[in-house]
Amino acid sequence: MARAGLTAERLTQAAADLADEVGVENVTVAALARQFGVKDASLYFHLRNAHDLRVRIALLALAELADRVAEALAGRAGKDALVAFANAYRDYARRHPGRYAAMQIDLDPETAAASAGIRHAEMTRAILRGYRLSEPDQTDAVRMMHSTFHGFVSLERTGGFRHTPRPTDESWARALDALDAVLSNWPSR
Amino acid sequence: MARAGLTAERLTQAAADLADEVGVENVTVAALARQFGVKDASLYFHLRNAHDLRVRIALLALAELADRVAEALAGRAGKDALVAFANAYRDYARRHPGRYAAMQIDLDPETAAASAGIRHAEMTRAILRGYRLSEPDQTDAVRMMHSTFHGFVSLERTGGFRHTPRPTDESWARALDALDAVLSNWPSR
DNA sequence: GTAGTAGCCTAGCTCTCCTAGGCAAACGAT
DNA sequence: ATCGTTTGCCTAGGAGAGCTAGGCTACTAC
Repeated sequence: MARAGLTAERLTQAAADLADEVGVENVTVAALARQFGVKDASLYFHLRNAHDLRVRIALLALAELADRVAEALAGRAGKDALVAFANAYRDYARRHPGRYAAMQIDLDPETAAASAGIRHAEMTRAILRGYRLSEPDQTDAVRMMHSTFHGFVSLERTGGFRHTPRPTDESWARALDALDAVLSNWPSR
Repeated sequence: MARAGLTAERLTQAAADLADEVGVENVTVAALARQFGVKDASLYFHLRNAHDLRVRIALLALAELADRVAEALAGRAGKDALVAFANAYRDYARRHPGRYAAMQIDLDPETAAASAGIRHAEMTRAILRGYRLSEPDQTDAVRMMHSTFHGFVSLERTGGFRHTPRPTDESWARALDALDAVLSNWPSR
């Protein structure tokens, strides 16, 4: 019998692709094993359990997204950087709905600390250099930006905007204009 | 044998409470049946399937949230209304994490159209009357507001803000200030 | 009081998750 | 080359979830 050559990395990659196709909630150990022509029990040699598999997808997605954003951000500043960041973020979420959804699962603190989530925070702060905000305004602004991006993408995906005909691309562009405006003139106390 | 007196409504209510305690993903037909001292098969007389149960929780939550928001909004206008809406929204999400999570599941279009989601959209538009925005700016502003609220609450819940010590209440207040500022001076083209 | 329906039951299937223990392929050392 | 040793996948099987089919019993209407 030839071996399938499984590794945690290959499994995670395949699981992430599967998530994009059928949704994270349908990423099961059994389905993944089937894709490799292997019995489900065999995967437990490489994975702790089903939850572990989903966490791995989340970490993969966080790292991938951080890469895309870093690339988009290179050499840009100010509103240009803001828009590039935002579009890279939204693009990734739309191209990889399953990966994006996986990113939303609760990571326990130490896993989260070791994840690429930290890079996101750093890059978001980098954007704000163009807007000259000091603490604690900077943190507040980072949180608002992230909220807007995540909220918009998430509502768009679950169909929260469907009841109005207005193209979401337009609303997205205006939201970025609005963010730029408010960051340029942050209402500090 | 005495009957348990099950109805779809009672089941949904109990399921929603269960969701708040253990998370939507752990709301199972079997667990719900156990709470009523009944066999799981019995619930299929009142529910189509497990997904149907979750949809019912989502619809219940949407209606409840719309009620809270409507109450909070009564007699207020302008920034006052904005803050009241936002706080009612965030409060509900924090008090009822399971219900809130259930609200995020994809509803098929006709179910969504019949849901209280519509009331949310109407109330959000009502707030904007204080800011004198006309279409399509109004739709864009509604979408941005909703994105900010949902994004913030959702990130707060999944621990997305944990890596910075700044109290989230402060950031929330500043985000509302920022929203008020940008709505007061919406950057239309 | 009896017919009919509504409400809950048991039995049983499929699927997923996961553990324990077995066997064979790959590999390093002699 | 061959002989352990490790590594990788296997079979077997149990627990629990989802769901269906069909049976029995408590109410309800007449």
